[in-house]
Amino acid sequence: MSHSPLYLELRTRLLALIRTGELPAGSRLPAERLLAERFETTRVTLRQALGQLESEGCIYRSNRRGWFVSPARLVYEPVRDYSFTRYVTAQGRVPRTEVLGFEEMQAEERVATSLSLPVGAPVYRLKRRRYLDNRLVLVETIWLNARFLPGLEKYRFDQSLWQVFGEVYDIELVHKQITITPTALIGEEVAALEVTSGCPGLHITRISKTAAGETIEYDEEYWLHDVLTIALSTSSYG
Amino acid sequence: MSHSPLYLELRTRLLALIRTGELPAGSRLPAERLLAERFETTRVTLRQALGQLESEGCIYRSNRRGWFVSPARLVYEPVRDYSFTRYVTAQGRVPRTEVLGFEEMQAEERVATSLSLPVGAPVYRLKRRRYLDNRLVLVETIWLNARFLPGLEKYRFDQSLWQVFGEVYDIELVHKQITITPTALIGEEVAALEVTSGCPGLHITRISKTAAGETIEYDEEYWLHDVLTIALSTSSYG
DNA sequence: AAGTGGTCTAGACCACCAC
DNA sequence: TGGTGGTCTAGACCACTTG
Repeated sequence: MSHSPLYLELRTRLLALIRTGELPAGSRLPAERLLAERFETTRVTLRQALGQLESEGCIYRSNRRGWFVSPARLVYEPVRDYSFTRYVTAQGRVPRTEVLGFEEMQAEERVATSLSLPVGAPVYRLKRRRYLDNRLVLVETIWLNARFLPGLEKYRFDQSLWQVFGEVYDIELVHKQITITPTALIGEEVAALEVTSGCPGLHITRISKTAAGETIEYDEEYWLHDVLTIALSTSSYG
Repeated sequence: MSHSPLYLELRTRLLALIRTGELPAGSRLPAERLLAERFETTRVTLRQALGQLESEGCIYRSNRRGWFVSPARLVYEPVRDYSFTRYVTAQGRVPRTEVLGFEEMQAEERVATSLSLPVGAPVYRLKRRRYLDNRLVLVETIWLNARFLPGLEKYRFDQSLWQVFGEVYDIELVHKQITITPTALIGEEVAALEVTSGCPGLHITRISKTAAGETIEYDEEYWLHDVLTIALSTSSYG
C-alpha cells in the first residue's frame, strides 16, 4: 500500500476548492503557474492533476483562456423527440444554435449507406454548432434525404428541424437507431468546437425513419464529454 | 495556420502502424523508451501521443505491463434483455464473469432511493467483474430488493441474473431507467479494474422494474471507455 | 535482476488572447 | 505588450512485472 501520487493529491485539493464553492461552477481557475507555485510543484505535475479533473468532467479548458469549473451536466435523452432548445430550456439552461452551413449535395458512401440511398443521390447537408449557457458544447452534421423534403432551403435552421418536418412535410420520425461512442476529439471537430486536440468527447450518430420505414435523416454529433449525462427510459424492447 | 504539434504527428505515425496491421489488435506496443528513440523525441512527448490515442480508444494500457492495441468495440444495447454472456458471444468474443462478492445488507441512502425503499431495508449486493477476450473491462455492483428474491443466495452469480429472475421467481424486468455518464475512473474502480488512475471510462446505471412497477434491481457499471459502442434502437417513445 | 511504465523536476520557447 | 496555456527537452528515481 504505497501513498497516493502527488498529482492525485493535487487533484483532491483542487476538487475540494470546487466542492466547497470556493471555485463555483463556470468560474475560471487561477493560472497554472500560480497554482503550481501555491502547491509547491512544477507546472507539469500540476497539469497532470488538471488533466485528471478534465477527464472526470469536473473542469474544462477554453482554448488558451484558461481552465473553468464545469457546470452541472445536461440530461440528454436521445430517444425522445425533444428539440435541443426545448430540453435545454426545460432544465433551466440557455440554449443557442448557430448554423454553419446548408447545402444540397450528392451522398458519399457513408452517408448513402446510412440513408439507405445509392451513392450520389441528392441530399441536404446541414452543419450546426450549439451552445449551452454560451459555452460551445456540440457540433453536428445532419444529412437529409432531399427527395422527401423539397424546398427545405426556404426554412430556418436555427430552430427545431423536426418541427418543420411535421408542420410542413407531415413527416414524423418514429424509428431511430442511435450509437454513442466515447472518444477524443480530433481534427475537424477540434477546430469547430475550438478546443484542444485530444479533448475527451462523445460521438453520437442517429438514423431516423418514418413509420413507413423511409430513412429521412442521418445525424452525427460531437459533444464535449463533460457536458452530458445520457438518460434512457424504456418500457418496451427495441 | 501553424503546423501540427509533434505529439500529433507521432500520434498519426503510431496510428498508421495500427491501421496497416503492423501492430494488430491486441498486440503490445514497443517500449516507450524505444519508441521515443525511434521517433527522435523524449518520453514525455511520446507519452503525450500515447495518451492521445488512449483517449481516442485506439490503445489501452495494462497496469505496468505496457500499451496494447484496442480490439474492435463491443456493441452494447443497454435497453435489451440480453445477458452479457449472450451478446458478447453473439459478437464472436469470449466473455468471462468473476463474482467478487454477494451479501445481504441494509440499503444506504442512495441505494434505497434508487430501489424506492426506505433506508435500512434488506437488499442483496452483488459485485462482479467481467472480461472480454480475457481483458478486464467492467466492474459492476448490483443491488436487489431482497423482499422479491428470497433465497437468492442459493444460486450462481457468474451467469445471467435475469434468467434466474424469470425461471425461479417469475419476475420479468420490463421498465428500465438508464443513465450513461462519461468520466474518468478513480479510486475503488481503478483498483477493481487494475488500471491507472484517470483512465477514461463510462459510468452506467440502470434501475429495473417489473410491469407492475416494482423496483427489483439497481445496477452500477464502470466500463473502460474504449471497449464500448452503445447502440439504441427504438420504435416508440419512453 | 532487468526492464517496464509511473511519477516528477526545472527549466525553455512559442502561439495566442486580452488589455 | 504582458500573461496565458500549449508544447517540448533531458534528465531522474520509484514501483512494479516479468523472467
